[in-house]
Amino acid sequence: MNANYCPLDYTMNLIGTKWKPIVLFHLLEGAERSGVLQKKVPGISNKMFTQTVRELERDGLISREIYPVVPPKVEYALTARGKSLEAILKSLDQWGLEDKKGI
Amino acid sequence: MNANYCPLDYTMNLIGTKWKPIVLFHLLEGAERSGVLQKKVPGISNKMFTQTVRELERDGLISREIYPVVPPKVEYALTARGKSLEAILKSLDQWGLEDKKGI
DNA sequence: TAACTAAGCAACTTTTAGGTAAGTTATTGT
DNA sequence: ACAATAACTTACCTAAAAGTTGCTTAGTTA
Repeated sequence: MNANYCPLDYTMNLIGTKWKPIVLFHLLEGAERSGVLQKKVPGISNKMFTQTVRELERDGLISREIYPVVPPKVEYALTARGKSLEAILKSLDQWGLEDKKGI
Repeated sequence: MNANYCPLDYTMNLIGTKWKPIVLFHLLEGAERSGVLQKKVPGISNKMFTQTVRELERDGLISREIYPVVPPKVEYALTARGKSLEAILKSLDQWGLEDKKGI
């Protein structure tokens, strides 16, 4: 009962996982090839990376472009919807930076 | 390996759960008695509410004041550190509001 | 004296998130 | 012929998050 009763909850359901914000954050600088993006997220397993980008794509936050070459080449990029999270992602990052100082 | 390799990750470790942002959000308006606060978070179980406020208190984001009366009375409020999340919490809420429109 | 109250603890179960290891694909370089 | 490559997928497993139920406390009111 009562899922998404408030917008904040809705937002968290979209990006509130361990890896999603980090993946989105690293795409702020521009499109990335799959393997390169994954290496920017240290500690993520192959499975979780795939699962994370699948869901982000399904929710329209990132796009996925496949180049029909061998070996495969896939690029991910933020959609307009994904880019609209830029300020929030940077705020979260900035807040962490500031907060650490105060410990 | 590699926990908290970036500030965003650090932030998510502090507030990146299903309930924490919502509880913090509802405290933006001021201190609340435990039961009242809990009712503002529909769907949360008693256990998760207690666990959530315990962790937020442990991390210094909220304070807990106990009044030695019967039946018990407990009030929660944001600390300065918790208040510093105000802009982010409102941004997340606002983003959800805007994003829903576009669906 | 028994019910009621607000807060929250404890034991237990279920659900979800996340990790590991192996296999698949089609071409290119050796 | 065969290893190497990038980007997966699948099956299986563990760990963490969340839910459920029942209990405790001690004064107040019926």
